[in-house]
Amino acid sequence: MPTDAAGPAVAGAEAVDGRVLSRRGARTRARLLDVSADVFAAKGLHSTRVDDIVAAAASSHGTFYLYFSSKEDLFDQLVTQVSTEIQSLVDTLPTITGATRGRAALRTWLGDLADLYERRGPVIAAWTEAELSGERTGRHGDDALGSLVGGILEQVRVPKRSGLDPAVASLALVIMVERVNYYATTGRVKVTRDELIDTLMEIVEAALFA
Amino acid sequence: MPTDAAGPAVAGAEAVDGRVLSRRGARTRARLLDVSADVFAAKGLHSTRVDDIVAAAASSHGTFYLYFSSKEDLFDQLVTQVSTEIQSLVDTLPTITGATRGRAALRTWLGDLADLYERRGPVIAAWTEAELSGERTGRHGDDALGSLVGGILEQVRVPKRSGLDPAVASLALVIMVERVNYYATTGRVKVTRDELIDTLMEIVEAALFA
Amino acid sequence: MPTDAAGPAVAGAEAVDGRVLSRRGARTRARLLDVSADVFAAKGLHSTRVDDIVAAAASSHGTFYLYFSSKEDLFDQLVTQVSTEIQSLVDTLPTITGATRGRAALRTWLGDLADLYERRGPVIAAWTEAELSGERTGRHGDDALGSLVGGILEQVRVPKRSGLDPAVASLALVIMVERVNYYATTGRVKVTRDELIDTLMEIVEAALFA
Amino acid sequence: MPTDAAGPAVAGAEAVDGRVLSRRGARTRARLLDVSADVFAAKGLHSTRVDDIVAAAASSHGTFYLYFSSKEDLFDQLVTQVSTEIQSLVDTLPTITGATRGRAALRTWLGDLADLYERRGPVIAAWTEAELSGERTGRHGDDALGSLVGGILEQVRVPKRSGLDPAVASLALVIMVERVNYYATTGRVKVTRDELIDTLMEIVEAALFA
DNA sequence: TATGAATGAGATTTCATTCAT
DNA sequence: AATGAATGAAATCTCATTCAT
Repeated sequence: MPTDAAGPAVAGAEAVDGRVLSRRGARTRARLLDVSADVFAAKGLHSTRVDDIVAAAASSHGTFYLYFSSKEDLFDQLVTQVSTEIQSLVDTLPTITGATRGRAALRTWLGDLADLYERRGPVIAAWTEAELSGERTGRHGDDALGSLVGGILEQVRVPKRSGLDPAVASLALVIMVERVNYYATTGRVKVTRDELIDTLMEIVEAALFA
Repeated sequence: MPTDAAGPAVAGAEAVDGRVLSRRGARTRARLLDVSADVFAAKGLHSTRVDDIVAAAASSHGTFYLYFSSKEDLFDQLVTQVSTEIQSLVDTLPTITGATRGRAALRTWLGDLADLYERRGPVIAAWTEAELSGERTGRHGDDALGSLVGGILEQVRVPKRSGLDPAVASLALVIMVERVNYYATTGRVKVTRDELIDTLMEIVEAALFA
Repeated sequence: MPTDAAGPAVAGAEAVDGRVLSRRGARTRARLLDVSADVFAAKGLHSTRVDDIVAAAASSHGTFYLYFSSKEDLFDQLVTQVSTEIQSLVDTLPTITGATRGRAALRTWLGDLADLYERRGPVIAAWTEAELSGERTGRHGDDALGSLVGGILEQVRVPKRSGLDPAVASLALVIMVERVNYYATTGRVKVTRDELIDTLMEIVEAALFA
Repeated sequence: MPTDAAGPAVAGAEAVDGRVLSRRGARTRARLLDVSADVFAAKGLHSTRVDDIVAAAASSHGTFYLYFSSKEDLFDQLVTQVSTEIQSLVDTLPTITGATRGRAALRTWLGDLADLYERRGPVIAAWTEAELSGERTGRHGDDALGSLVGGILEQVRVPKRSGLDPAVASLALVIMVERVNYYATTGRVKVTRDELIDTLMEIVEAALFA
């Protein structure tokens, strides 16, 4: 007569051994994921110890390894979440062909991107750090930028202009948008959301359709 | 009282204890600094062990700590070199006021920047990694970008235009130039030097003087 | 939120991070402290390696640093124990004013001191070694002797006598008692406990009340 | 035609390889010995690095090992000097048999001992530290105390008295004299030379001939 | 004779991961 | 499901001694 104190199973959340998690387990796992983003933000990816994460989550080492096979595994799962969000965003990018066409849509889209960075900036920062360290995050062939650039290149038709390589220009603009958002997130650029978006819009438009 | 059997002193190269180095010592120290840049480039800042550096320099642990008090100390000295070079570059930035004024000078300057990144890209990458890790490199109040942006803001007068915040625009363009060079260096953007510079010129000009 | 699976907490025993220890942890920590006294006795303070201690305690490096932040920290805690015991002993020193007054009490006290040295001689030896090395044990303003002399000076009224400085005489006698016990402990003087105490009594009495 | 810049040989001072030293070599060797005593006094035996010694002597590592086969070798030679002086002193100890017999001679002798400690206290301290560390100084079967006690036991006839073991009493008094001088040397006892000697005389006499 | 750069064995310390409870 | 004590491989750093000049 086993007692089932742990409650009913919860879909979509697995333990390391593949077991489906009870409500309590799923909550613990989610807590570890959530606080780890904050800890990474505060201390950086490499300076973060498993100890820091479990302390912040009021959990324990043993529990940590119940849900994640390694520190890298947890990080991978964090990145997977963000990667998915980035992909969704890319999928909504409007087709931009000419000067005024799609202008409003682009502006909205830049706003969505800013929102994403506001929510996920720290994870993206940690992700970038991992790339710079030369660490392959288990499942992600792409880096944070690559996810954006890849999709965008297909949507934006930069007009041929003397001296302007469309591929490079696209990349340059994406990098700019990405990094400015990133720096805005980390507080290194003091600017309101609207100023940010307006200025980026101006530059992108000028560059594309000068 | 000591005779100078070990060869003449070399200016500007010190051991950890402040002793001025002989030619041989200065050469060893320089070799450690040089190869460490390569090793950092190959393995990333955090994954690089003192072991890796001394092996690459065909030296030993003991020797390493003769010239650098820690791995971080060596990195600081590496960054100091690059930081100085960046500052020199910023000091040569032409004043840019109008459409065609200074156009040629700006182009030359972008070329110099590209050259700097070609030589020092890996160190800058490691520097960026250190910043992302939240590690303060001992002596550098600024980050890699800050060094550039700080000086540039004073030289470039972005014209007021509706919707374009001059400070943000400057930062955005610098970030773009910096990161595109960085990605070009690390081989993630396939582009010739001239295409790179041309495209950046186009964007910068369009943005500034649309 | 955490359940208490690891056993009940034990008062007065802390890990390096301030966590209160479970019974098992407290036992491990105590074992490390206990065996370290033996190892210090056998090899001397400076020749003792953390390796030696954890091997003797059948533990591991990792565990050691769970309870002590460094070898010096462990030694400090060892000294703290003994320092406390010495202080307790000093507090029980009878007031000695005249020839026969307090004679029995003094004898008992000398016996207690001998007992202390029998138990703690090795730690006191290591402590002395640390003092000679010029190392300040973190928390102890006093040296081993100072702990004794300080308290004793207040209890013993050495009569003024021509040529006999009371302060120096007290110190001299304490040093004698302390060191003779110390040498007896380390086996460099072959003498029974009673012979030791009798002889010390004779000398102290003769000196004080000749 | 070899130049003989080093000057004529000096008797009694050898290099490690047995070569007889020139005047210059002998001077260097003596300088190293002299300053090492000061350095040991300042930093303690174990905290003293070869680096500290050669820096204080304005010499070099290479030179050090020209004259001493190891750090321990230098220390041994230092101790040998002091050991010889102690032995000389013991040899002059007057025979003490009764109350007034030899009183003046004993007083003089205590003064000589005080002088010895004034000069050699730091070396004796380092020697004691070595003993506590369990290190055998190469050539010295005895410790600093043993050198004194051994000779003294033969010269002093402590009268049999109930409760006073002659051997223990001798040792106790020697320890006392030795340690009080030692503490006076290291500045832990503030007392003039004469007060020191007077007080020790009083105690020794009272104890021996009460 | 003197120098000081170079060495490497060995010490301390960290921390991701495992395991007994 | 949760705990936290225990582990040990791997990293950093020290310093007595050797060696080329």
